[in-house]
Amino acid sequence: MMGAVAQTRDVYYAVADPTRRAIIRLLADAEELPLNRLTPHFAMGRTAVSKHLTILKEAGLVSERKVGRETRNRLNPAPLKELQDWLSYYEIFWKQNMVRLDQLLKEEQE
Amino acid sequence: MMGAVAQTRDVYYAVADPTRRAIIRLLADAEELPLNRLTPHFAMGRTAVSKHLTILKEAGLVSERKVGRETRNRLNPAPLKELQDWLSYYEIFWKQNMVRLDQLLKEEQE
DNA sequence: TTAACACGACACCAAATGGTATCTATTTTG
DNA sequence: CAAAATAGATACCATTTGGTGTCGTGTTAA
Repeated sequence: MMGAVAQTRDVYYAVADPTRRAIIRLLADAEELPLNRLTPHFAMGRTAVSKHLTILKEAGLVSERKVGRETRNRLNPAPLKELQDWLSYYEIFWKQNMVRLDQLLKEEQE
Repeated sequence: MMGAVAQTRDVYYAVADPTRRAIIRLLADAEELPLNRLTPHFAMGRTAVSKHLTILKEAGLVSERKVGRETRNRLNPAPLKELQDWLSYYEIFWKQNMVRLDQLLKEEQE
């Protein structure tokens, strides 16, 4: 059984913290990591990292699997799609904006 | 001149709050809005909305322009690109993940 | 079987967050 | 000019956040 949690937490909130983004990145690159292999990457104690992991689990971004005495954590990137969808609404906007910026730069050179 | 601010604030943080996301949406759809036209959309006082606007400005997501006694606010979606870039790293993952999830479901049925 | 390890669960704390009400400055309107 | 509108600034408050240390429980290794 995989330790999936009910998605209690907002994905936007989960991703807002730089430590949590770093955890996401580490898990993306390492496939599966227990807490005690994550902790050394940060300037904080085991408990703090564990709390961040819990928040990521509540957002559905991390699932856990117990192997012996360790709990291996794995990234589940699916909830990030919500972010992607939200962004897609504004994607068109900033492309427009890039054109506008381009024009401004050209005008300045004249 | 446009009231752009130094981008003191994290874009991830700015976007984490639902009220601020709603403001972004309203500005995207209305081009330009003063505080007293934004406020009625929310179940909170003018001061609270004003504070959220300040945070959005600090993140570079909103620029202001004074017209008479009102300050008109405009969306600047450019900083959202940082979010988009961050996400792009995981975009591939969740497409892969759909396949992996499929495999997991098959393994469980055995 | 006992010692060390991994980690969740608490209790605790300072600082940040998200809201309020109030005061002040500026600009418009009657 | 006086009064109303718009909004920034500030003081204040409850709650949340992000960290700490400690304890208890299950798991592996000597």
